[in-house]
Amino acid sequence: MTETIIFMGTPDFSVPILKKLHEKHNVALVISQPDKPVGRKRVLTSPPVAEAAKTLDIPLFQPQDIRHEEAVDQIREMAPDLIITAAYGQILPKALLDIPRLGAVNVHASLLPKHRGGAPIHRAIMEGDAETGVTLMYMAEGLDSGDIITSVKISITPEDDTGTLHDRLSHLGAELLNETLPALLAGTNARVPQDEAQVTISPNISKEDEQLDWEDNAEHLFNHIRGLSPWPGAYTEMDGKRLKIYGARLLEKHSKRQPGTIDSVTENGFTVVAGDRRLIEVTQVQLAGKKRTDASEFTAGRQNLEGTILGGIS
RNA sequence: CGCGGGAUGGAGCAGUUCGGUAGCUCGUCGGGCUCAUAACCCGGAGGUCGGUGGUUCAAAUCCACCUCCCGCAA
Repeated sequence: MTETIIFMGTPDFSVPILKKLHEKHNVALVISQPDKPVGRKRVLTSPPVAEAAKTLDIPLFQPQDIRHEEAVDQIREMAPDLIITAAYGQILPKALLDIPRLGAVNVHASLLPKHRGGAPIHRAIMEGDAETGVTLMYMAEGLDSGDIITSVKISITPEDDTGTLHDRLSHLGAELLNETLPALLAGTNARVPQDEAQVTISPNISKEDEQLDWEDNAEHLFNHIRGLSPWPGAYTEMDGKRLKIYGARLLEKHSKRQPGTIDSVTENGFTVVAGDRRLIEVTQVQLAGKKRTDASEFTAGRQNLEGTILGGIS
């Protein structure tokens, strides 16, 4: 293979895809988001893909703004045959999309045209979807709107959370790209426009999205919690402090108490009343300033939890 | 110097305001009850109270500095 390929990606999701691609093909350049100060100490940290590029000894480019003329020129000089992106994090300008002879292809973690946008995995779970997948597509000017090359479907189980789905989809995406690449390079692949009538948008998760509304029904709350686990975490409020909930289960029990009330302490944690009066058992939590723990341990150190009302932060 | 919470037997917490016997829930070990049990009852082991220095007759507690962990913000 002598084709020159440029890979663009940023978070963990993209790393397996890059590695798989690197095994069989000539990845001439990796483009990732710039290093950013992270955490309380504001340590300048490279994104996972940038780290991977260093390990694999692939040239790395981290432009502040990919739309900038200088960045585009730099890429043009390399005369890439193909650009592959996976969760890069910046919108590519048309001038850039037009450079590679074989086009610019994106690996997206949903069954397009469903869940266009930055948080397809989170929102697939939060919305209670029964299935999701990865889609390989050509990039167009609009957000995740290009023609579809191929896709793979998987089902979402009640045990899945964003963490497990993320890993599965990431590796699935790596495989799908690997299998499809020969056809792409030969120009024999399929190319089907998206059905605009089926489009849904899944924007990045906002602070507001993370907060639990106990008036919501139990199933929604359950999906909400696992859709935001292990990152960034759904939260509520207890005694004026933020309480993140990372793990929960749906129970077949009900209570007459007001939504948001802790109904009882159980072996695995505690139960909370949802808007439809159905109970949710919370199994993993983290209180502000504390470490993430199993809810059973959380309850061990506290008395009189029963009857406590969890609230929203308005 | 962005804001804030925290470090106490194996786990999770109280005690710190106002210095004076190391406390609670769970786990663990032993015994009992029971057809039986992760249930219940009785008993035991296990802690240099994050570190260093200071004040004091006396410090988990007051003062100073340090290390580590976490929430928010970015």
